[in-house]
Amino acid sequence: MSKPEVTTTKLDDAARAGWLYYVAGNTQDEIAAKLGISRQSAQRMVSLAVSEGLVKVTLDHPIARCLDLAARLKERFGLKMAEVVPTDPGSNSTTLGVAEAAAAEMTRWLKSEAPIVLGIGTGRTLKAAIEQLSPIECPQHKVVSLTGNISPDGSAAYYNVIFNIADKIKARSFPMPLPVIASSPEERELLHAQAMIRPVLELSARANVAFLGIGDLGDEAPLFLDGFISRDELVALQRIGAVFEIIGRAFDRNGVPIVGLTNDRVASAQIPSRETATVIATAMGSRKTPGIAAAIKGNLINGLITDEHTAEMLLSGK
Amino acid sequence: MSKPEVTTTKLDDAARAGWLYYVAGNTQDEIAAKLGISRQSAQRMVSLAVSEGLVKVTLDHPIARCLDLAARLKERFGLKMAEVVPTDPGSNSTTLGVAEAAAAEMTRWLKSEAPIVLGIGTGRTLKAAIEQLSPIECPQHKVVSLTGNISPDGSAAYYNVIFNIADKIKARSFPMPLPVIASSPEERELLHAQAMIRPVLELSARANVAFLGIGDLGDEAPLFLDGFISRDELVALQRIGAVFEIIGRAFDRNGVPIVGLTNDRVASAQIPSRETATVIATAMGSRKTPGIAAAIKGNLINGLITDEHTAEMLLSGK
DNA sequence: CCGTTGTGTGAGTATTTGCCCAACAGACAA
DNA sequence: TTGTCTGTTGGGCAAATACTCACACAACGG
Repeated sequence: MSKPEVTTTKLDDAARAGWLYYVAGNTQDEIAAKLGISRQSAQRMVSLAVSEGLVKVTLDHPIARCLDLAARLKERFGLKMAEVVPTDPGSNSTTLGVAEAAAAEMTRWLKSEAPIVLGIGTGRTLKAAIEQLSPIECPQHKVVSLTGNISPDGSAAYYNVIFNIADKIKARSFPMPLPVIASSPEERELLHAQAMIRPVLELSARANVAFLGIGDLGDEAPLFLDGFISRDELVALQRIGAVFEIIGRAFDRNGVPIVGLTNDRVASAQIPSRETATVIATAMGSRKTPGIAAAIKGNLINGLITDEHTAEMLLSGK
Repeated sequence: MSKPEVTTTKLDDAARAGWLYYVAGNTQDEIAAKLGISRQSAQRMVSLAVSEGLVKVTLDHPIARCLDLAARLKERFGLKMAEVVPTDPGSNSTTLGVAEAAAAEMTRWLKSEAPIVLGIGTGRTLKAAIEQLSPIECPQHKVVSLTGNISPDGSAAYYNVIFNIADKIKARSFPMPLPVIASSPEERELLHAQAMIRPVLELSARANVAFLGIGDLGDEAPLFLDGFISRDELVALQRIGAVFEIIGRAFDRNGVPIVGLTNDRVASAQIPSRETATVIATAMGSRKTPGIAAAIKGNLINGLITDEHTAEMLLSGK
């Protein structure tokens, strides 16, 4: 009893310090005096509050340029939704900003009273987005993973985020206890036929909204880095013209699925229908730009969360 | 054309600087370098973004103590909703925290798809709350003022906030072009009978939710300070046992309306029904505590947004 | 034309903050 | 008991930030 109490008290104190700092506008010295601790401790509390994600900063000024780019993306590519966040010129992070924006967009969906089915892909961007997500209770919704969650080595795939999100939002979750890429087409069929998998696949087809990452298939392809495909397989995909993958499935520069190769063994669900669902890709960065462009061209997605620079590249026809 | 563009650009830049600072985590030096301005200018941009309210900080840790107090308030006083924010021990602000919380609660209501009627009172706390409100477009809703918006000197009452909120949320607004307190009971009847006033009064009775301030009737009563009642009138109210007012109407320590005196001339609408509407008071501070307690006792409100210290006072029976 | 006023700028400076480090307390095994 | 490990504390200091001031410049009115 004392153990959990201590932990809650600690985060409580951190929240209180954070509140005094950010909302009440106290300096750390004042907080220290008020809470009867040293300034350093106050500083630690505040920074704990920040690092624990208790403190959320949002900017609600619509930066004209970003809005404009978003509107042009929607117009030009016939997207249902588009969101553009500012680019930090110096940073080479591939999630900075889009993660926050994706979390905000998810929250908007989750706020819905009516039960929705939320499809979720995988990848670093989504992982970062989920981390930004504020816990909200929405037991009415269902979250379904669109990819397997087993790494080639048998461990849980690190960038599979279904558990994280389900935990945050207290919704029923439907993971896919499968490898991302099966060892053979036959094995994939076998796996998909399993009694515990079929309902998940069916649910994924009924998703109202899906958030997906886009992975490039360059020499540093995440799919390769994470060990889902071998270098030989990657090279073979590149040779045949694959430029990006979504939930493990490779596509060419026109957004047309690659025939054969690893695609025959990808155990992921299908991307939900763009007719009935909002399929949102969250991706930014020059490495992913060709992939995003291709995904749009192939009508694989109808929503996009990206940054200014990427948006410009996409619009310039690049 | 160039003029508005300049202004938007300025806030845009401020937002961008704020974004780089708070979201991207740059230092002001880095921002200065990236935007090609001096560090001081970068600092100015960031602080502009803050002071313009572009930057919103929220803490989403449920501070156990506050939750507990809120639950006890609801339980003890049979409230539909209660929210308790931390107290800043050193500050004597009467809005710090509750303004933000009230804005958040308003936002929750406004997010509703179904059209709602939002009644709004007056006062410093509400004014501060509206300033915290993020602009959202909700043309489906209606906002109705529960009090007149004319000062005794004929100017628009400063703490009447109906215009501010209508502007922020782009909803249809229904102000009451009336003095807060008429010069005689007869004049009040006459005013209320006007063709442009009657629909507003009817609308106010149909409010789904109302946000009200609670004004104390001590020697520094806001109603007196703002010139709506004279010192003699205030003293008379105090003599007869009035301890607080809501939208100009005075009540005693049991929440029972004062009979006669200024109450005969108060031109405000009735407080919406506690049966059909959520009537939320936003108030904190020791000066207002007796008034809050009385408002609860008299069943004038069924929702409360206050701070820790006030919540404790209320619960201690004080 | 000149003064006034308001706005924006950079320099300088005081305050505030982030972080490293040494000290220290409690847990636990030897 | 002692040593060690882990986690927490506060001092000190460099970096970062907020604020004040003087000045430049454009707009405005006399």
